[in-house]
Amino acid sequence: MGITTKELARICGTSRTTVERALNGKKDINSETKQRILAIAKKHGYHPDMVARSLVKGSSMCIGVIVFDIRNYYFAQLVSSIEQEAKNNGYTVNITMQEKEIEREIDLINALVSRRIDGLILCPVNKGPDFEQFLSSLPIPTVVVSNDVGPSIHLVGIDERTAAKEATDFLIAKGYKKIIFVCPPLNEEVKENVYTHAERTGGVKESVAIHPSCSLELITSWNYSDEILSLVETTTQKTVFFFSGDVYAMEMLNTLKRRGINIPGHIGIMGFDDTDMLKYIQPSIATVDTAIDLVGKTSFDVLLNLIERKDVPVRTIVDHHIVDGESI
Amino acid sequence: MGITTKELARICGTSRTTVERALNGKKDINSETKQRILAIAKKHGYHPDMVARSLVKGSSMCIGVIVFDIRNYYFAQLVSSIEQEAKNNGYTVNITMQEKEIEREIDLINALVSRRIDGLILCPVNKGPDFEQFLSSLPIPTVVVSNDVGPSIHLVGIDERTAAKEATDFLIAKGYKKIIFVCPPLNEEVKENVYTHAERTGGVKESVAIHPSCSLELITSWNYSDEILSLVETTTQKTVFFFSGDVYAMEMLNTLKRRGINIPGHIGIMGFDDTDMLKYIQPSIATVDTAIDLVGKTSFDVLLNLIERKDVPVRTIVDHHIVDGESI
DNA sequence: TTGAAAGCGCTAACAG
DNA sequence: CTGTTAGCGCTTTCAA
Repeated sequence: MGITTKELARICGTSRTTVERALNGKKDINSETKQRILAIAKKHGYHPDMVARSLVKGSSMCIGVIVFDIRNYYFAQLVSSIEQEAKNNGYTVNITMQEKEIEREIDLINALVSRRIDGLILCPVNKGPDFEQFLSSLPIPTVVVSNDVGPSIHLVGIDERTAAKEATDFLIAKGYKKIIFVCPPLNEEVKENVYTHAERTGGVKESVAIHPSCSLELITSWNYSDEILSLVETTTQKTVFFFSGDVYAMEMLNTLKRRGINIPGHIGIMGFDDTDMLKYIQPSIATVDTAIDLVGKTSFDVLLNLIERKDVPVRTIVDHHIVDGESI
Repeated sequence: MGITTKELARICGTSRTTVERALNGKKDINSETKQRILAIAKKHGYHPDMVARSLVKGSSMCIGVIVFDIRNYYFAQLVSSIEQEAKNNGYTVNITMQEKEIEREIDLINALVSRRIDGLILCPVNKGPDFEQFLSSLPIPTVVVSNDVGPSIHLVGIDERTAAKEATDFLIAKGYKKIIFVCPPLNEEVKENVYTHAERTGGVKESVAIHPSCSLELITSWNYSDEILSLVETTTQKTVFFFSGDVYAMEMLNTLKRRGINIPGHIGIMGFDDTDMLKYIQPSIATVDTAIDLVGKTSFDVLLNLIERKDVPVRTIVDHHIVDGESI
């Protein structure tokens, strides 16, 4: 590493304390010695050793972020906005992907805690009271994004249920009689934390329930393409496939186009999340804007408040928006 | 934080040294005391404090990664594969985005070095001998991806020039007489490190030079859409727009489709990088597979070798592939 | 087989 | 205004 305060003190012919006072802009120092020390420090390219500082301060100015995978465009955007906000506040970001491996998640969290991160932003794949208890017992605060783990853990996200309900209302208002909600993640409901998707499903159901002339079907298979294709062939009714994520919608749109099926015809398509990626797709896909950037920024802000021991409500819900598109 | 070795020693009634011997699987310890210590450590949920360990070992088992922005899908993929490989080798990743801000890049590197990262993977926006000198003078090794900064800095990437040349040959073989290479980043050539794009441009030129019946035009404006549209209207010759990046190709394809221009007709489109995102686009876009995942994985491997003071060639070039598509 | 002591680079009392 | 001292939690000689 570079030069240390000890060395600097030797060169300046002062004590380390004085050097520290100069470097950290403390009071109680002669401005001449201060200038002299700063000049010498600069000349020798002094940089404080953050590791040593962390050790004594107990704070590292670094947060941990754990998400599924940043190849998933949703998380790329999320992490990007978290990192920007963190950087603006002098924090760095240690990012880890758990790839939905339930067993590894806890190890990864422990590893990050060992590294003395000051806080954790997490999109959890685990769930349940044991996991909630585990997170609560950590020596640092945690903020979860989207996937709730319980009332004691701070959450940042949108009102998924209402968003899905409004989106479905919107589709019904457009004249769709048959709603097919496609939500493959729900398939993992037993073992994984799929709170977000369960909420979305709930919202869709709520909407359909108050529209007796409409019917709902749920597809939770990862092999949704085949199911959808056979439905498309047999249906003449005005039907919309509402996907619990933009990528599923994009993939399906692709498949349908290849089969020569025109969108929108009697078949409509809607996505969820409003990832940046959608702008490259034609026809433009209707979706729900889940305010990814704002959620990212806000989750850091909430975490920072927790780190600084300020009071923050345990739920922070930001606004969503229905985004119309050519696909419906 | 959790329990320390000091506490553990007190509880076990031994010295810290003995505790450490048990925990770190050292020789010279009675296997009974070892078992006893391990049991107690487990019971109290002991985790080593990596910060303290870093301070004394001088190594943090953490690397730094600096890229433009992971919203850029190329970097999302790259960082994802770096992180996976790092994790597999017991390293964590501190990721920072410099958003092409030339002035901040050096500060961000210094900040990471202060945090005692063991090595750095960088997609640099700076260039030139001063920057090369700066990187060389760091106390840790650096690997740059794609954008070369000079012969003393390790580089991992593909042979951009040859790849571009082969791609152009490929286009010419398909019957295109007029090649328009669209490379907006080149616009920043004076201030930014655009090595990758300059090489690609060079490769295209080389190819056209040996095909006298073909002509080349270069577009380096960020406002390439308008230029292309007017070219499309006036051209009757078989023309291909070859983009120095998939996103530009995707964007243009979108614009052309909206204008009702059929691709491929007398107009063809080709991209560069083969990002995962392309699979959602129709017609499928021809591109150059720049082996993003392999480059990511390899750049970590090279860095790890450097960290471990092993010999590594200063250039590591992995294979590229031309990817055919419906867009040409 | 075990323990005592020093030190990584920095900060934070407390004296002078 | 400046210096001395102790300590963060861990590793690493060197003795016992």
